[in-house]
Amino acid sequence: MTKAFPFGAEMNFAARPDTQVLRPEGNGSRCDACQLVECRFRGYAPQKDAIRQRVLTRGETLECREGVCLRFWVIVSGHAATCTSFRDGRRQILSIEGEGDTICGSMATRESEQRLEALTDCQICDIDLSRWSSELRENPTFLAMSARLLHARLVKSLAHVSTLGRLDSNERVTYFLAETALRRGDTGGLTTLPMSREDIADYLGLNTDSVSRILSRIRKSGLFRFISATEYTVPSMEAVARRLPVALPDPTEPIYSAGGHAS
Amino acid sequence: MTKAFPFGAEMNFAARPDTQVLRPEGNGSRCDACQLVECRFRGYAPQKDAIRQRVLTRGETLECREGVCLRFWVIVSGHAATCTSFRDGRRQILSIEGEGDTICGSMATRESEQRLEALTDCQICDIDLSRWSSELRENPTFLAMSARLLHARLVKSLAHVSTLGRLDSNERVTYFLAETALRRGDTGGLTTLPMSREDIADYLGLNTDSVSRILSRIRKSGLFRFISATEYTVPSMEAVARRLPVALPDPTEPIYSAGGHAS
DNA sequence: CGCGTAATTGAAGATCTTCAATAAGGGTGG
DNA sequence: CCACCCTTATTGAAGATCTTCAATTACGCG
Repeated sequence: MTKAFPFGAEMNFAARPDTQVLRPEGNGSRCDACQLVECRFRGYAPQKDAIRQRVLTRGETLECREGVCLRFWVIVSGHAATCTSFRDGRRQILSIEGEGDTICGSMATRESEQRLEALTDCQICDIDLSRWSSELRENPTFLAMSARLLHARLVKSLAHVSTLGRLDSNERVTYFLAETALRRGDTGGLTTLPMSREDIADYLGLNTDSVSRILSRIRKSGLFRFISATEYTVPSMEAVARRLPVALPDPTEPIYSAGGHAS
Repeated sequence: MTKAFPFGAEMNFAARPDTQVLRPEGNGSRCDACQLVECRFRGYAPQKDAIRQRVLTRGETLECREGVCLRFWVIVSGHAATCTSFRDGRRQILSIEGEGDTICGSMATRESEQRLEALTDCQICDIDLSRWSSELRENPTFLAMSARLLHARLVKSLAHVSTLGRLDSNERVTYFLAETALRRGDTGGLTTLPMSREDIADYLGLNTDSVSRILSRIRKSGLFRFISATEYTVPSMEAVARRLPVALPDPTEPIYSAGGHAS
């Protein structure tokens, strides 16, 4: 299982020493800019003005422009989504980003622009390293980190393809609720959805009414227990797993990932 | 548009100097192992036995094992697909790979294994660099190439998510035919599908009968002109574009990509 | 020519969406 | 604290889309 990994870290699915994690009680030193512990980008920006704090309120967006590859956004708090829109207004959420997740500015898809959209109010650390491109492209540690980011993001995206291609609507919502609970449910067992029904629909390739209808059905089945429209608990994750044809994600993965380790 | 790119190449959407391309008439030297010109991996394998030629016949597979990150497969000829299967047998094709495309061994999704499956008979160059991991993880050129591969693959995967999430079956098939024609249609205008109806269905998240039915409808509409079940021409790419809510891919991109440039 | 696989097609059924109406919250001002 | 308004969520019914099942038909290969 633990084999040599080209990007500077050993493959290890339990320990994630190089992962950026928000640790309010942690004893490591904090990033001056964003207060995240073990920030990936600390040290790569010699000048302070390369890092800016931004606050997005729900619905606000940041455009991902093509060609800007040394621009990174780190979610400090709140939740956001990367998404595209078609000419006729259809929207697809490509990934959901939470605390500690890193988005690279240039991931535009096809000719349609891609953007980062705040699902809740959120605080974002905006890091522009383009001034140091000549140094960074020779820096194995930075390159390895970039590759790890891309790799984690790719793994997520491929899982999303499977979900959209081969799970029916009921399975998609069930998987989504389980995934969210595993990745960001607190230890008390309560999970809070950081997004509206419309957002869930746009993430899962469904429409708002269908999501609502399926959630009602799931609620009645008892598979998930809802305290409110956005808060729920999972009585038995085993029961959930039995209803799905795919394995549930590893709970040691970071929140909604894409910020995680190598594989 | 052309800005600094961290992974060792400038952003440039027209020229792709570092892309591995099969050039039968090319005057560059060929890779000893696979006969591809400008092979990405030439020079990284000091010992010859690290590179093996493999021949897969249609339907044969190579398993992508987790934890093996320095194992690469390059398609020398033919077409293959990366895919996953669920417990109950449902299959999803994640990407289609053609001449020159590079697959990294460790891209397994969730707990379900991912594999490379030959869509047609194909010849594959199997490169195992794990013995040189300590050198390679310090090598900026190699790391930058890895990042470019991952990035190109990620862009493809995100486009696939949009397709599966927000295009209806008719649009998916239309987009697929246009994409295939743009990426691998010869100059004479004839395009040959390298895969069965079932493969198309598993790529587009549909079923075989639906694909067949939609193709018949498209055939009658005249949007594509079929010579046989697998060969067709595109009378007007503009007419195709008008039927789709998304832009068609750039024809300068490499075949089914994932082998391409940075963004 | 004959056989086996792949592709096509129609009809029935399941699933998902659309449309419209209603209910539930959340925030604001009085 | 309550009334009001606006947004979001829910739900039923009808319609569109996609799948399933079964029956042909076409094609490739000895």
